[in-house]
Amino acid sequence: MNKKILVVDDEPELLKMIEDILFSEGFFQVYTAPDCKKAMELAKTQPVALFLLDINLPDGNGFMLYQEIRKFSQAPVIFLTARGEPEDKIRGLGLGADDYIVKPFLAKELVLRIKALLRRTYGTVSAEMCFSAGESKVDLENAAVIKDGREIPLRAKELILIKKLWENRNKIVTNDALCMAAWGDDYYGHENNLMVQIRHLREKIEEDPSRPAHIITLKGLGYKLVNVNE
Amino acid sequence: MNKKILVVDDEPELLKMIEDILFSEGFFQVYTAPDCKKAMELAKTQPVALFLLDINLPDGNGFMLYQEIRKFSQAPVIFLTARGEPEDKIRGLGLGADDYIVKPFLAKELVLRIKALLRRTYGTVSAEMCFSAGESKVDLENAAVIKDGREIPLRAKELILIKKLWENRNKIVTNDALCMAAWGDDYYGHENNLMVQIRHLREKIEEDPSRPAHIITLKGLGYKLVNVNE
DNA sequence: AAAAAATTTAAGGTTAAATTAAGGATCTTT
DNA sequence: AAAGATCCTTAATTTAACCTTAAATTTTTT
Repeated sequence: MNKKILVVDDEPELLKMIEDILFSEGFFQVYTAPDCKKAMELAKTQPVALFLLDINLPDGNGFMLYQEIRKFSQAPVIFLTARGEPEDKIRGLGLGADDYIVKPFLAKELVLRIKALLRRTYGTVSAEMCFSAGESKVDLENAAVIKDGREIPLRAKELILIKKLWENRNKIVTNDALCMAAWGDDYYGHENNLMVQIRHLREKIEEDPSRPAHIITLKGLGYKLVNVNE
Repeated sequence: MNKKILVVDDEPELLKMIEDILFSEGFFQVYTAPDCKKAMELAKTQPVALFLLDINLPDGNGFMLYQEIRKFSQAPVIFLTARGEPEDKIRGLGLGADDYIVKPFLAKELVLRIKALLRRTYGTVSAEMCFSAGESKVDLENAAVIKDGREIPLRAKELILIKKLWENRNKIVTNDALCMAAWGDDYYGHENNLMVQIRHLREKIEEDPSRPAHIITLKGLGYKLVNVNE
């Protein structure tokens, strides 16, 4: 799972309920907001994968909020609405929203719709192919790092290594394990090669490649990818 | 447009109505079937981009049909249902269906839902059969590039390849994926052929074909279409 | 302070991709 | 059915990106 979901609704009980439902389904990163203002703050600072927006909000409406969000995010949006009239539905969908759910709804319906949308949008509900490392964003699917707004391509070996590190983030990965991932089980070349590749990765990802904050060395043990977030 | 849609419903008037709605929206390839048997025949012989399935059919039900379809197609499915009970909706969505529409529905709602799903699934709907790449404009529908006011025709293979790249713009497309798109799953010709075709495309699209700004190479990974806009 | 481990840089080798041109297909026209 | 044009594929060569190696340097550990 591991996809951040932002829920905006002014009913605290409903908010809590949705949070519980999603948590029990493995969506551990659920953010909630009671109004547009709070929602925008969160949306701008967090990489949200999906939005659940109530249409009636104390300081505006979901449609307005939707248009604000679209200015910086392409993530799918589901509207929550107490009204069930076709006109409303279309108004939401016409804007480009991806779905809507009429209150009251069944827990299962909510979960299934969210999963369906995440699957459609990101190809999968689980495996995360993007992460941020401080200022940089790493896109494993597209073999690219975005740093200072610039897109720097990753090369084949670099991609294999950073993938391995990401899969084992916050854990030590031995030099052997990294070499095996990149060069196969029967690699006995100079281990120094690995260090050169690590250097290249650091140059692309780290602020200061010589003082790495993400790909850290554990002398005699291996490397570890830290301070990274989905 | 150019996306084939298969509609399965046993009410001939509804079938006709949907066909008309979609045709007027530019979906020129709409197939209709009154029952499961006919639907399967069509589904197996035609490359369908989206399915609209009624739940009640004379020789079975939409859910059954859905499971049959899923055996060979990943295209999105929208259920049409006269019943509005949550259980039914979930049953449909639980299977993996992407949406459902409760009859009676508004023409506009149908169209918007179809477009939303096509956009999600294929990254693009109809209108995006044209795009610009710097100075050049590529018209996929008419298989032509407009460069310096001149219209340069695209050839068959070139068209397939640029389409594939456009559908996956800003993403890596492996050489394998490109070869498969152009020459089928069982192509064992010289892979160099692909590069020749890429060269031709670059000559037609790029300012300086030897320093491509749009069709870029990711050595060992594939090609990527970048800096393009609808 | 010496030894060990990791870093760093740049040059050389390797391999994937680019390039060019010619020979086959295929489609059109007569 | 033959000629001509267009398009596609193959092949041989060149280019350039990438990977590896090595040697000098720095950092960490003993």
